[in-house]
Amino acid sequence: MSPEDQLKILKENAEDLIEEKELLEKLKAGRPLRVKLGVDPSRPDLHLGHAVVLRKLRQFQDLGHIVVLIIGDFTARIGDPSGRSKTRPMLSAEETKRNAISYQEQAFKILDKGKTELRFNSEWLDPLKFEDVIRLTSKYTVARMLERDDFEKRYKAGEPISIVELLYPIAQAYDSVSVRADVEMGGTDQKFNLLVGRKYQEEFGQSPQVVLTMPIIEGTDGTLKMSKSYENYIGLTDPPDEVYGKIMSIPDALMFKYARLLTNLDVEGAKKDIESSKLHPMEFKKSLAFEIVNWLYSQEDAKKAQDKFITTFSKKEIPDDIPEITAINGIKLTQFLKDIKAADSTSEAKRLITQNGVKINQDTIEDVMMTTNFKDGDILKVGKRKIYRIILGS
RNA sequence: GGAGAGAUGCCCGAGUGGCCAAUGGGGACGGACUGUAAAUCCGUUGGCGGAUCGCCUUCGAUGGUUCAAAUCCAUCUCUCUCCA
Repeated sequence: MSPEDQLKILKENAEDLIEEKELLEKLKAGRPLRVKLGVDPSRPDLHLGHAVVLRKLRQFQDLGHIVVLIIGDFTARIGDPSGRSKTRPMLSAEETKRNAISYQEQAFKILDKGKTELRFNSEWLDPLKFEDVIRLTSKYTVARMLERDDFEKRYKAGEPISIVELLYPIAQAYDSVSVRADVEMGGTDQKFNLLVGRKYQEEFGQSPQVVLTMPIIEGTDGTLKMSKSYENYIGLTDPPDEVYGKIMSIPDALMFKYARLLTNLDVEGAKKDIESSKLHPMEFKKSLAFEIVNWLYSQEDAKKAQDKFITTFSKKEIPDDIPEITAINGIKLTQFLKDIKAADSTSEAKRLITQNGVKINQDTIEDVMMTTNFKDGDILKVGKRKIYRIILGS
């Protein structure tokens, strides 16, 4: 494909492309580009937010380029000492390794394994001597570091910034130097770090990497960015039903963004049809949910998830495919709900009952003190989403 | 090195001796309604107990004062600001 056509595909949906001209130049050289993505193995659970970037990387691969996936094992080992931040716990070598493997497995749901070069940054960061580190830091100033958005904000707000944090962008930049990255990708929140990489590559006599960032998507709550720590994420390994349901629970306003960044659906067409009432917003969201499950799993799984969703929530019926659970009669229902993890505590079970959230075969339970008295095959419903079929045990 | 501010429930943030299991917001959960686990509205949100009552644990940590402490005192840990 011609460099111009490639460029067109690659810049689609991108937030920043610095510099477009440079990317075109690199494409024109005709060799496979080395496209870098650095990942933090302390958080091995990938979600749709990561998928946005991974999809773009996949496009690079499909155009014949190489993805260099860097596992930040060195960085993870150091951790983040800035007290409150739980985002970067210190990890042992084994944990890091385990996480790295899990990370790869998830990433290869999207990436082409054959065109991925996997590296660990301890490879080049471990051998550095303190002298080398100081040399590296001497090429950057505090003022320039503080240009980074979140540093600036935290500094002004009087929140702590650990010196280690100032070093991370430099470490990441040195990664770029070490793997001779042509392009580095990330979310827009990574823009600053990626730019530091350019500066360092120049210092080391390399041509600066092209920085390509993708939009950050908001999580299921609709406002905060998708992140594990906000519990608003849709994980790549979430089961199909869950993925489908979570997509259905995103605010309508967000569904076009998801569709644009995560599927090949015709977003503009759908928008028009919804405005002219030819297409129901819910129908579009359903096809979005379907597409995403289809992509992460299979068409069959997507179909199943969709059917289950419709019976459970649209028709409010009991789907066929529900988990079975063994029950014993004669114990307190609250205790039972806790045992089967339908509630975290007895108090919560009690609350659910009080709030009319527990049903057995369509009958709402009102007695908090009730003792279990199931019949084989009874349907137990707890809240909106938890449905079980009772199997009587002895 | 000096001066000052602060640490509260999942998160943010009130509370400066009893009425505090602790206002409010966010999140989460439940219900109603619906077009969906959208939106909106209402409610719940430490744990345990045969329970509209009682018990236990919680306000950075450890001791202390008091009939009574998140609130007062001491020591400690951590964070921030200003000055040097």
